[in-house]
Amino acid sequence: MKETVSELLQSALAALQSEGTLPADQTFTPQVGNTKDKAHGDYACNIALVASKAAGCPPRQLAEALVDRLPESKAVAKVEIAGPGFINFFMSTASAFEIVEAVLNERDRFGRNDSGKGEKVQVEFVSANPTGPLHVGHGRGAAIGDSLCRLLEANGYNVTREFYYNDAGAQINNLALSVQSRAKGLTPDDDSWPADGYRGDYIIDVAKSYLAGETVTADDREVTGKGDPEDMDAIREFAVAYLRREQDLDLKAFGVHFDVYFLESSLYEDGKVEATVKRLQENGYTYEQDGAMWLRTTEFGDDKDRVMRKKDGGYTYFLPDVAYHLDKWQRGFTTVINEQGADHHSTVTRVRAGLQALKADIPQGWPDYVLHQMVMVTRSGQEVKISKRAGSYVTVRDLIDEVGRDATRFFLAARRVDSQLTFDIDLARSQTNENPVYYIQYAHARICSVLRKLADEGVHRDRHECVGDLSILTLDEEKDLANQLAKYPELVANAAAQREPHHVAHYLRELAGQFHTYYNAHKVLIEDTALRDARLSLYLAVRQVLENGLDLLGVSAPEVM
RNA sequence: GCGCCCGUAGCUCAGCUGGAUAGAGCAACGGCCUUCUAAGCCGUGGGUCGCAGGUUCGAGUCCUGCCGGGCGCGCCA
Repeated sequence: MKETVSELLQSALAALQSEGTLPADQTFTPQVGNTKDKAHGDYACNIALVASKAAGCPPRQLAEALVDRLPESKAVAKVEIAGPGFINFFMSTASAFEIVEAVLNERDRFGRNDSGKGEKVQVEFVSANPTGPLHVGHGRGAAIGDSLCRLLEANGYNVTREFYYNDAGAQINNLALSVQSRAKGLTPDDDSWPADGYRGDYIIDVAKSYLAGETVTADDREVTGKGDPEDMDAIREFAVAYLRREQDLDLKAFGVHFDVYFLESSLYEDGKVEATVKRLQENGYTYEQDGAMWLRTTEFGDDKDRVMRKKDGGYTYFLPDVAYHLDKWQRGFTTVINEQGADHHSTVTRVRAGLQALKADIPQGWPDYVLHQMVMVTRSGQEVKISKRAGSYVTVRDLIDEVGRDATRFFLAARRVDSQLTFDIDLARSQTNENPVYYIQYAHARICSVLRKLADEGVHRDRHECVGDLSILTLDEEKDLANQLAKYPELVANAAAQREPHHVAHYLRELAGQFHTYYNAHKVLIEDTALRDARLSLYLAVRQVLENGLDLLGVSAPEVM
């Protein structure tokens, strides 16, 4: 629809160019926008304002010339010039409802497009180390990251979901020590409890399971507890597998799955860290100082140089990070999106700088980052502190258990990533209309309910069947709904391109709102079967788009509520 | 001190790449269930878009400075 308007304008622009009113050596691309005010029609174009300087005449005059040369189209009912020179398009009612048939034909593919052309895209998200259950911050990352993946898939990209973690090193050692201490019956209050030990109760469960010789199976590993509290290696292996399994269960309950689990340790085993060091040295960006090896990241926009190899000979986390991203590049991902908490934002320039220093023909701004701001959790008006070590943080599992998967996912994905998020547990768990996700799901359930009612009356209506003459729909509410449906494909394209999944939530809120208004104002199961059938077609199209949109958020579309 | 993010109605937030009179929800107030699900609908009130400049036909949106909040600024990850 919008394309139709755009084409008409382009044709008018070309006409003016050949007439000499507009310079022929410039290209004018009309921006066709949605209107906020219905008095301004369905679509508006500001090209006359933009091009008035080039035309050398006032915007309104240029607008008139353009409108004069617009080709005839039955899709357009009326064109007006308004304000400083906007061209407003009023679409014909009949054409507005063409979208209904398109939705019902395309079904769950409606809104999807092929612009990604199967290009490989990798999204790395969550990437929690296996030292404890996932917390709310990880939850926000999971909700955003997974929705982003769904959006990219809807745009024709071939998406790989990847989870990166560290199963060796200081933190994991600390974890093993904590489990060992629990296995020996110590508690965090004992004097001999490890200084930075993980104090959470979940460590007790790990220790018990280890001592009992249980076998734990995670998505990417399986380990049997040896039962020996002195065998640190065995404890370490077991604890990692145990907590990975816990995280897997959390993610499964959240409706998120990963294609690849990537181990930091594998970068060492495969010699990729060493190879990276060597390459950086050969390129001349390294130097020794104070017994450490540094990388001259300031050459690539960093505010200070970074240590690669510590005095004690070990590498900093920065180096495997660079090696890891080189590996991503070599795996053929021309687009990589890293979804992380904003508390890690300092790594962005650092990693990009490291990659540039490799001289591997990696584009400067690669990879992309989506950084989400912090999540604060409140309960009874009090902030619940998020502290991994203290073990008193709110976990993803807590939220799912208390407020449900759908509400949790929706809340965590519905806001812009770069604003802080307060997750009010009391509010989110209250089963009232304060939960926007219910509002949207309710619209879907209502439509399903109407269909059931219809079936009770003995009328069978396939949910993909476009029946009836839609041109008999004349109500404003009906046209509004159709227009909203028509916006869905561009929502899918924009939300993905801008990496902003929250738009989906707001779109659905609006669509559901328009449907509820319509539903309350006008009955669909009426005597007049022609009108009934036409309205049902519109209902079914709304249902389909609600379902498609909710799926982008990983939220279910219940048929009964 | 430096860097990044945020500041929009009492509260929680939208505002699509600079467009027309800044929008929703919640809360407040007033209406709507012998009618397809009231987890719904309709109506009313509510604003110096943090402040001050600048850019231009036009700024909540872009630039600069300030104020306020968050996060970073490790040879931790």
